[in-house]
Amino acid sequence: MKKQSYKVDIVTVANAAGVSAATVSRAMNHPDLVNPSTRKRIEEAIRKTGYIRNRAAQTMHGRRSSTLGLVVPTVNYSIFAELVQSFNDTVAEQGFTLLLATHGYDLKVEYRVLRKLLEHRVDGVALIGLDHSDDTYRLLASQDVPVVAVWNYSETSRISCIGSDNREAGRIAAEHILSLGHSRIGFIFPPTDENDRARDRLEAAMSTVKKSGAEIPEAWSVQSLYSITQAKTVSRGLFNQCHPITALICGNDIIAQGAVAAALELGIRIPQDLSIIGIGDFAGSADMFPALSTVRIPAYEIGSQAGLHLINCVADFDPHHIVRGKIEAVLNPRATTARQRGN
Amino acid sequence: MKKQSYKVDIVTVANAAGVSAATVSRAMNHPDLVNPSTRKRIEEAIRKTGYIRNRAAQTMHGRRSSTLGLVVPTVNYSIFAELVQSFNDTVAEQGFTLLLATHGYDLKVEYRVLRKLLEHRVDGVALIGLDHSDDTYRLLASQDVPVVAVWNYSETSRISCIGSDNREAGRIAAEHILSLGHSRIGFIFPPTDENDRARDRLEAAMSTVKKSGAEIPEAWSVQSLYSITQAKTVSRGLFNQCHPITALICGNDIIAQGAVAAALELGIRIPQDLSIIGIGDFAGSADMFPALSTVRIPAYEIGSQAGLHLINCVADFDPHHIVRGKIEAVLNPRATTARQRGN
DNA sequence: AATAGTATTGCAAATGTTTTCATAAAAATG
DNA sequence: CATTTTTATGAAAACATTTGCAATACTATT
Repeated sequence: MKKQSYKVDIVTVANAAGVSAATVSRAMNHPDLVNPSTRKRIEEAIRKTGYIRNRAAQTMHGRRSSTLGLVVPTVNYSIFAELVQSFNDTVAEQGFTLLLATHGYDLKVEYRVLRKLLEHRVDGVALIGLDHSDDTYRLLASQDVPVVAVWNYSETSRISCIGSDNREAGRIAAEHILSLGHSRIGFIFPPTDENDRARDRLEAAMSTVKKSGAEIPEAWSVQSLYSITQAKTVSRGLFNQCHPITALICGNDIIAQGAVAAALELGIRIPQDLSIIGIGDFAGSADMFPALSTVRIPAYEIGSQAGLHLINCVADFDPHHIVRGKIEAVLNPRATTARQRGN
Repeated sequence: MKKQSYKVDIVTVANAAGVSAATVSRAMNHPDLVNPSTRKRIEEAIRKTGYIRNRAAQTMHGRRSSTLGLVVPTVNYSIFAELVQSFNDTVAEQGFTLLLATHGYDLKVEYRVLRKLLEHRVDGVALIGLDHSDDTYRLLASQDVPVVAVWNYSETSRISCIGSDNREAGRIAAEHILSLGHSRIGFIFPPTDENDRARDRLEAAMSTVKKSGAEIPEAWSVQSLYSITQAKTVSRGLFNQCHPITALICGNDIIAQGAVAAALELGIRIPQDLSIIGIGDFAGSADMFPALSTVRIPAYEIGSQAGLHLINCVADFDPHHIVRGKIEAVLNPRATTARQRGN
């Protein structure tokens, strides 16, 4: 009674409803243009035949694809989880479907996956940060597709951006640590060569510390990928030095969580013996024990605004409209930082 | 020299290369069928014109869309992070792009987003678990699209499935706790009405405990969504009862992490005063402090196999081929569980 | 009752590919 | 060298939809 084994397309529906294909199409896309009674009949026919509209055909005709692309470095851990979720929630509500791609922090790969998304004729695309290959920038410029860089804010960006000023985030973290009286400060950050967020944070944090007069020996600044396991390994090395640090600034919360775990395993008390601060405020950071002090980057807000921006561009047929939204990073001092003792 | 402002399609390329559109198409899809020298010329023309193939047209013609759909309850936290990542990695390598949708644990929404994915003519689709609405099952049955249920294993599933037996997972968790001598055992699980994974785990865990002769008062079994914050709140209530439990089995690692944090905040020592075990072994569980005891559900393996299954179905034109892959859940005893003291 | 305006529908062209079939050129075979 | 086979290419149909235009039917106005 309901299965129509072979392909059921818009004309199958049209026949079932006793109208032309054009009318069926209109009933779906411009319901106000078709007589309510025929519309009823068509809806009935759609149900009966089990018709599912073909977005590909629609896209091909020149209409929207109703998809948006999102390119992130990774979905491991919860680093971008909140962002992906909020971006998706926002655009799904407006009828868009998400095409997700990851590049593992490799900008060559980013270019390739971006191309893929464009092949699928996404109506817009969001990337993380403002560090992209020349090829990527060229491709975007040639394409008439709305773009938004998410996560980082820069008032001079070549493309739209919605995010926090990561320089500020780094500075805020450093100032918090300095305000607690620390001067022996370590740094664990990911590689900064293709990652503007990390680079901005690290530079700002270091220059803030240096401005205070504190020194930063080579050995106190080490690299770790965004991986708890690696962060722990690296942390152990840092903690076992003969001239111990009293505070540690981490490139993001995942690294900070690893550092906290490594410290506790070694019997180092947090925050009495060592203060640790992260950047990001990922889901879970507030609720771990001890609760992680961090600089909050409001991911939910960012993802949502980025989605809205793209949707607006699509609605206004204005793909090159540039907006730069700054979402303030704010200090969230919690239980992993404390005033420097004794000193 | 390189920008071609108006639409550049396959015939633009063809003209630029001095061949027909058909040849350009062949050069991309069956390179071996076209003379190497013309192929060179075509590739050159593609570069020059900045051509980007139109997958929509391709899809419409009846060829693959080269997309796969993935429907998950949520991407918050790291619950499905590893799964999404591995699924994506696996299928991306074969040239597929991911269409991601979430439903927030609401099976009505799941049906709607699944429909959306089908409108986009995904070549295959993966869902989480085997609990789906009748509408969803009907839709899938009528559709000639390969499907795979991920995460849960059942030898009697109506659709393909790749995952662990969640009943076993629950049993393993309970047996571990029992083997350590506990008999006052609490449970924190999410709502089980539309979530077979949680239901299977809880039923098996409880029945295993009961079989051992231990009692489970109403008050020792409480509900919490998959949210660290809520898990903490619920945990506090559980810990403050007059007849305290000595062990706690949690529906997944996120809940367990919340429980651990709540306990530590209250000064309850883990594992001396209280053993806690999760299920899942999410990224980070092994590296937190204390390291979380848990039953590992090998997410990476599952995501990867699910992706491969769909790809095989597509390649073999065999959308209804059913496979049922069981990935063993294994106990990972770590630092949050210990032998019951004193008793 | 005639006319003008509006609401509703259908026809057909257009969208950008892929693929079948046919053809022409080149290579292999005797 | 004549014939067969192979290789390389093009012409055109097909895919499922949307939409401009035209036609028809209905409503309102005088």
